[in-house]
Amino acid sequence: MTIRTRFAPSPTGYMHIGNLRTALYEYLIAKSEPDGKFLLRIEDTDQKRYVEGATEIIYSTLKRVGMNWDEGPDIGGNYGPYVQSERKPLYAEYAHKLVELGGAHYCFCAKQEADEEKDEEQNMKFEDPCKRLSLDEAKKRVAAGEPYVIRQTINKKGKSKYHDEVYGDIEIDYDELDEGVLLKSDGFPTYNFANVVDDHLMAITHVVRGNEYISSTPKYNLIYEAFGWTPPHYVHVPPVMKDAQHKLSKRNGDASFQDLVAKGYLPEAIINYIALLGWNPGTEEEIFSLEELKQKFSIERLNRSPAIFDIVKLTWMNGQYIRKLDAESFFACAEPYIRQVVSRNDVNIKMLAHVLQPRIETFGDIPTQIDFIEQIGEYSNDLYINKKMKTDVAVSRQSLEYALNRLETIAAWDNETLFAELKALAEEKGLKNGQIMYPVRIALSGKETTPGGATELAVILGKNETLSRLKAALQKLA
RNA sequence: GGUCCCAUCGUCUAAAGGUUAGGACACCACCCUUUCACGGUGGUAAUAUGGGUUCGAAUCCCGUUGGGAUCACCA
Repeated sequence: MTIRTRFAPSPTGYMHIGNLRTALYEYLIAKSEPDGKFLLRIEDTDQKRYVEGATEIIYSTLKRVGMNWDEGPDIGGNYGPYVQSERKPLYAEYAHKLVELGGAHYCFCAKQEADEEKDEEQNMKFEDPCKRLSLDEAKKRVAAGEPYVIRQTINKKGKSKYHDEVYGDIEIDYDELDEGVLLKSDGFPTYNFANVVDDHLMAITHVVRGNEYISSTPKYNLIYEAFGWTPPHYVHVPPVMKDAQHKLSKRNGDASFQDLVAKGYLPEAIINYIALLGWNPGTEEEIFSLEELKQKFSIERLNRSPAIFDIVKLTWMNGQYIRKLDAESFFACAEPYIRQVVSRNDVNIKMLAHVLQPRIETFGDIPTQIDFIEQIGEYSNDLYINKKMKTDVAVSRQSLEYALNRLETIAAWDNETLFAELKALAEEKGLKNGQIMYPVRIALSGKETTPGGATELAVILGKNETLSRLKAALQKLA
């Protein structure tokens, strides 16, 4: 039997990290097998929560990280349609059938408010009076046009039992299960029902979802049982947390996939990082491409405890990915960020990108690192005093003069030449390298720390700008 | 509250009865070095707790504590 998994988000907004990780695991489980199929199904049965454009975000996110689906709303497949609102008649049909099979009943009760108030003290279970109605009588009322819902009927006693691929054997008393609504009065199914019907009809073999469904899974099994269907393998996964107490959630303003991308994180790094939040390969490697994850992933190595999302480690990992980029790719990614603060075109931005690559962990780090390029800011002459470099104001003034004279004579404006020349200059004058390099770097940047050294900055700024900044510095020191 | 689930460095995790409890991030130190980074080397740091079982427990069992989930015409 070939594996078929599904990612079934509801289009309620942005793609958050926990969701994306679930999709990843679903994708990897399917793709760990050559013929495995990963499908996309949109669960839009709650019209109140529908958000315009949310589906597009789902598509673009999945595409961006390379998790291509084999069947889905946009590309079709043999088990469509893949949008639940388009399957509406199907659910009603199956719901009525389930009533006939004794797995559900018509219910005419007024909507139960989601208030906390009810039965808090007595903790009594809701006992549906409509359950006692005879089927004939109920059908008459339905035929008469009375509003109704179809509610699950649970008469079993004792303990329900099922196996979860991650949590092992789960036992829950049937008395704990409540008879939830399966088909709403608007004719739409609830998740509890649509989910079962669709997973069966779409021949899903592995259901992967958050562990908050662990305790309601027996209810779904009852439905499978009533229809005579075989339940899928269950893979419940622990949540991704913001801290020890709270799940990561868009509501709290926690970073979504697109937020991270906007901040300059690479999709590959995000995927790599979240794969490791609840799973490990059993080796000490931790940098994996999606392709490698497909090879190494196994359900057995999934964790049972929640994992806290650590942006610091993701940031480190993103730095690893940035460093591995070839020069052209890095430049393509970095350029927009460089252009946020550098508009002049006499700046060698290729060289700028070159010095930036080992120095940033996210592309968002770029603007603050290069704020002196466009225009040098105000700075104090105290910057020229550096004990380790053995420079002070007097030494610096002298060195800058030497450097200016030497640089004016140089035509080949590349780092190797410039570095060799200034190094030779230091030797000639009986100075340490740093006594030349340090003041030059300060004169060019006005900053204590810069991406790149003196000669690299000179290359980035170009000969004209370099000479003019040196002259300005000399004047400032006079 | 009932029920279910979870518990190893601050964080992500390894160790499926016998390890000096390993790795990674972060942090600290040193090395490299035209500053800062990158890179390299080393260091600090954990089995929540009490009982069992066993020659031997992070690992198995029970209790405690702590945390989470769930009890909607949301998914």
